[in-house]
Amino acid sequence: MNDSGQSSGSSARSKRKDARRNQQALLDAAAEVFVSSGVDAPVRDIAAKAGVGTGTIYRHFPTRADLVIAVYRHQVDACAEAGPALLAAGPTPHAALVRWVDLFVDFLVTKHGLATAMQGDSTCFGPLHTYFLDRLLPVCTQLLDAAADSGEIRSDLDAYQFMRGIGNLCVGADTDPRYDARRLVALLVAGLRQPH
Amino acid sequence: MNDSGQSSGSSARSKRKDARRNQQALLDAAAEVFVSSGVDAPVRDIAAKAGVGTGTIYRHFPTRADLVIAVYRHQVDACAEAGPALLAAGPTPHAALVRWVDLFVDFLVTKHGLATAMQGDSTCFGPLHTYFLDRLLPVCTQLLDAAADSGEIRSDLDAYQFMRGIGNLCVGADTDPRYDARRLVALLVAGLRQPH
DNA sequence: AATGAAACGGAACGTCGTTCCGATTACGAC
DNA sequence: GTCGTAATCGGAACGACGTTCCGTTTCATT
Repeated sequence: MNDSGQSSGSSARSKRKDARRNQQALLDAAAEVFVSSGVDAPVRDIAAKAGVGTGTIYRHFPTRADLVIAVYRHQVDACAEAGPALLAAGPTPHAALVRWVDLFVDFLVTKHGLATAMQGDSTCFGPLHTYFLDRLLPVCTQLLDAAADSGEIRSDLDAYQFMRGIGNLCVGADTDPRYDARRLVALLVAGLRQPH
Repeated sequence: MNDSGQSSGSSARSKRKDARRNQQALLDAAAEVFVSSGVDAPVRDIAAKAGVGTGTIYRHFPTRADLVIAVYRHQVDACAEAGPALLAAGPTPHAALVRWVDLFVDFLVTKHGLATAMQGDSTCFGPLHTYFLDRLLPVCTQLLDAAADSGEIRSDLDAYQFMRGIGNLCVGADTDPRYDARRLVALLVAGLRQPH
């Protein structure tokens, strides 16, 4: 098993100086553009902001989704690592679950259009979907199992469906002031509580 | 109240015979293509199936979304009309709400990609979103209010957020066998129950 | 300096929704 | 029947998108 998915050597010391410089410029530019124009911003805009040609993007990041992944990798990892920590710290598994979900929802809602991008498993964002799942599913499973074992929630919903549900509920939360994704996710979690 | 939004005179007796014929051919072709290739099917495919040029589509339906609306108008209307009926027939308002939600979810999940199309309020599907809301929001409000008045559910979630939540949960339900939108919607509704 | 490989940039491709416009057709007036 | 005209038609053309291609430039090595 290699360092799974390091898209085109994100950080592996490449031979040439310009290559490394451009890769970093691309990541910085993408981060900026994603904030100002959303994750759906045209590839050309990102290339322009980084001062490179479009071809350069695709040499470093095989597809649009890989660039998105590279930009948000740190935050996804942080979210993944927060799971066990919360479980160890929280008063109950359910409390930890709630807090972790808050973290995840905050992350999705904060990035314009990320939730939207993640579910449309069209040709374009498949890798994104996959990366999120690979990284977060085990954590979510652990939290869900713990809360189920302690009898706080029902145990008949797997983490995959739970996470997809949350992701879906976050769609459009950034563009519509009348829609409060956090609230609906809270409702979904409430529906998960053991009737007892 | 007029027949709000009759996109380009869907059924108003147009002057010319060929125009009427093409409009019907377009509706039939679109219905077929939507079933086989999803709501996202290229406009050109629909035009080809109907045996007309792409220009003809846009004379009858100003935008892609208007065609989608025209195809599903009957079913949306049926869903809207089922609301009061269920409320009158059901044992409790909550039961009526649950059944109506089932109806709505079935409708969304059955049409490939409809849910996905409805929330991406990009330039393209805005009208679709709007039509659904115009037609179904009053009905949903009525059901929600009735169930809240009878003390069965909490009253602090408006119909708009509720419907968006349901719509979002249905996204991708058709393409992913591991994802059961009906279940998650049921969980959401369960979370709505009054703690008492 | 010379050289070969790696990286560059932006033109070009295929797809999409949509617009445009010259050709065609139906229908009322004669 | 025929003719004029306005409505309708079909598909080429446009602009935006993600992605690919390839001639040119730049780097690291000698």
